[in-house]
Amino acid sequence: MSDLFATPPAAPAPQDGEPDQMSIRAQLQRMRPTPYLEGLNPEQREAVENIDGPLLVLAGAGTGKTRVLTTRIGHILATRSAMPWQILAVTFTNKAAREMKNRIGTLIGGNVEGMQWLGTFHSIGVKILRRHAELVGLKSNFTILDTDDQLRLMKQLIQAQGLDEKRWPARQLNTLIDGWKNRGLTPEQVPQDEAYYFAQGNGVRLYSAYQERLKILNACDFGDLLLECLRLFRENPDVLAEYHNKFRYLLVDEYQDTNIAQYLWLRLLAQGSQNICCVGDDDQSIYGWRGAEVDNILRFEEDFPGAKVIRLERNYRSTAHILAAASHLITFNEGRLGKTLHAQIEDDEAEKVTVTSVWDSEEEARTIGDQIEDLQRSGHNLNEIAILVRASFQMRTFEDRFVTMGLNYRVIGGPRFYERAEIRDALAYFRAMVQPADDLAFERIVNTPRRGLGDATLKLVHDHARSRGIPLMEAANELVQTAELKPRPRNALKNLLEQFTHWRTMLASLKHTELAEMILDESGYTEMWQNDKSADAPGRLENLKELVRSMEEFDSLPGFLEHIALVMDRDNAESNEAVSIMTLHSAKGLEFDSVFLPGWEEGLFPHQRALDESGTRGLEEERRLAYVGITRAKKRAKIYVASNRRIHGLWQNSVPSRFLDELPPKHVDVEESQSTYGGYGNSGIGGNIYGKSRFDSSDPFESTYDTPGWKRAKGSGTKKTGKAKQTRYGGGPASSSKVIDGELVAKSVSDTPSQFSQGERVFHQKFGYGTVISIDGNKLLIEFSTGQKRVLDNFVERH
DNA sequence: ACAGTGCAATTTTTT
DNA sequence: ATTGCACTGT
Repeated sequence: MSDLFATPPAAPAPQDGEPDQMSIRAQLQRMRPTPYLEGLNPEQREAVENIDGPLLVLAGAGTGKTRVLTTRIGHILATRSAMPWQILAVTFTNKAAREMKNRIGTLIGGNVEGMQWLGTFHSIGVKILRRHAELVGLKSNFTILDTDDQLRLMKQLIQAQGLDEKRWPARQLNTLIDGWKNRGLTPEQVPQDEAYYFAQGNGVRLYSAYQERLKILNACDFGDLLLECLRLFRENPDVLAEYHNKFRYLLVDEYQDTNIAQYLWLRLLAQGSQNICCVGDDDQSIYGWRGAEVDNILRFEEDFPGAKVIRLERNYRSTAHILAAASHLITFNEGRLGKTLHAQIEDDEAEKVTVTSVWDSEEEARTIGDQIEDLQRSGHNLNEIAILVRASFQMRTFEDRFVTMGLNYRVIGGPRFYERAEIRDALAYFRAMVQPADDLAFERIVNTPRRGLGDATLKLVHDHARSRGIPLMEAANELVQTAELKPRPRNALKNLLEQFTHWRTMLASLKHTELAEMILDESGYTEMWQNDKSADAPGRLENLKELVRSMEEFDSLPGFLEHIALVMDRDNAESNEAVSIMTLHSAKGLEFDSVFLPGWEEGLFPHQRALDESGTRGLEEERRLAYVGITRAKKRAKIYVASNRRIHGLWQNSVPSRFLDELPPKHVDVEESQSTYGGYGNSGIGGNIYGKSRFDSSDPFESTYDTPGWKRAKGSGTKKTGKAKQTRYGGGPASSSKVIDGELVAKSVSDTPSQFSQGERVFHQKFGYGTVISIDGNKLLIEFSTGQKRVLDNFVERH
């Protein structure tokens, strides 16, 4: 390994095609010996300088993870251990990639264009795949499908198999196949027993059928971008060797989020230099539900023999109270490598973490709104304030309240620009024009706007295409020459095809943005929305304009299409001051002075579904989510519990989250809600029928552990009792009297897929009593008096 | 071909 | 309560 230093890759004489080599060398020359290492703490410095061999950097929240990563790259460059294009640096999101690029730019003073292999897993996957497409049965101009396209394709396949789409939804098949792909499994590799998961043993059959269709369409889905790379490397050792040779250093961000396919991909590539550095935090792994394997990070030392592990535990972000709360909470997780954050910020005035009990979600929004106004009055910037929710339906209450208050807010996340229907329609037009063989694009827009080309006509085109083995557009072209179609649809179709031909002739002569506008206008698509009277039509037209505007940055239509296939996000640099509202998931990686954490109730947080579907594993992931939430706060973390919440239109009274009991009382203040109105006299919903609530006792943290349901839920209650403050939980009778112990908690922690058994008597809100006939995961087939129904198990209860 | 009706589900999200 | 969907009837 050390001979890398003995014989540095000898910056050769400048060659054509190696971008900006001279300028980078010149920049490096100008650098002082190691100014970039100053200001790093010893662990960070070790992580930066230790560039040979496998290294895992366990970087807790706020410990300077990105700084280490970028400085390390800077160091590799400065020591001439590798040239920019010999470094492979992967991230998960485009945002992270962009940020890293910027920071490296600042570090080395400018040009980072030489770093061609800094990007997301997927973008690097595409890059590799396009070079060797023919080796895996694709052409190098293959299209990349998104979820929408995938679903439509799968729906077709399910129909083709004569299966009932209601019973076997495409969505579910997609999840299944996606799961297999995440685990790096091709259809042949899917384990026997799993092959039967979908529609009585059709799972794998559909998977291979799907893959065959993709090949015919010359298309890949996101999973394939990695999976096909794996196949490429395995079947072509020479190709793999080429990349071994190329990549001297590998760096991976957010390693705890990698799935198995990504792990295999990395491992194959790392076999070359062995210089792989993964940075991550097992305590922040919150994407298990979409295939991330915490195990990857937990097993690092076995996977990469001789690996070093460096822990970054000095936190530069939060106050000691906040860190203590988060650290204590996370110790309740068992599957973790273990790390303790130490506060570097000293602040004797620091506020403790607060827990506030409120009556319902509206009081919650009111209280938080008022507190934000207070902060604002005392000079805090709204951009430094965030509300982090578990589920997006919680956002609405806050939006409603903030609109009434006139408080500026912004919702982060939500539907992405490029996923909106109007944008996808427009893109489908462009795709169908650029790639006449793109059947999915053609299908999408053939009758949008309405042209009178319905199912009947489409079926004829399909059949013709199928029998001739040609793309839909071509088949349509042939069909309109014949008399097989009725005059009306025939003309409509002929018109459309002629328009496409017309547009294609303009491709060379017209500027791509003008052509785009022309297509949208001439096709009648713009008109369709102009005539639409619904409230969001103007917004959609605005989006279409925005789309054309964003095309300006690219020099051709195909170039633009390639870009957006991978980069589904858009920079919205909103400059005005506003409170951010987002989910806990989308808050990862961000930080705010003040963080509000509403909805800490059993069933919502931890979410019932996480518990039901993944048991203890699910609970631990929820706990990590709580950890992520708290550690976003620099100065203030404020938690809220509502006694009542409306779920699916029904009012339910709720049990405070078990996570509250896992916070260290020493660092927490329990507060009364500021706005106490709203509680009194409202006993109709869940009056104090159970007598004294456990929150009437003196110490909430202690008392909750005495609840039988609590003990059952947790398995063991091993927390010490003697405690400090005599703080009251819910203060007024309004909030304290509504809590009913038990059931929800007790039943939440089950490791079994379904807690029901065959032949059992159950009750359903709507269908009444019934008997369980069969069980498929969490889906039950039940015989009711009105007939058999398929129901999710959380919709019925034992009887 | 399309509009209106009834039924079922409803965590988290990137590429 | 709301919403998105599949099916039915014109």
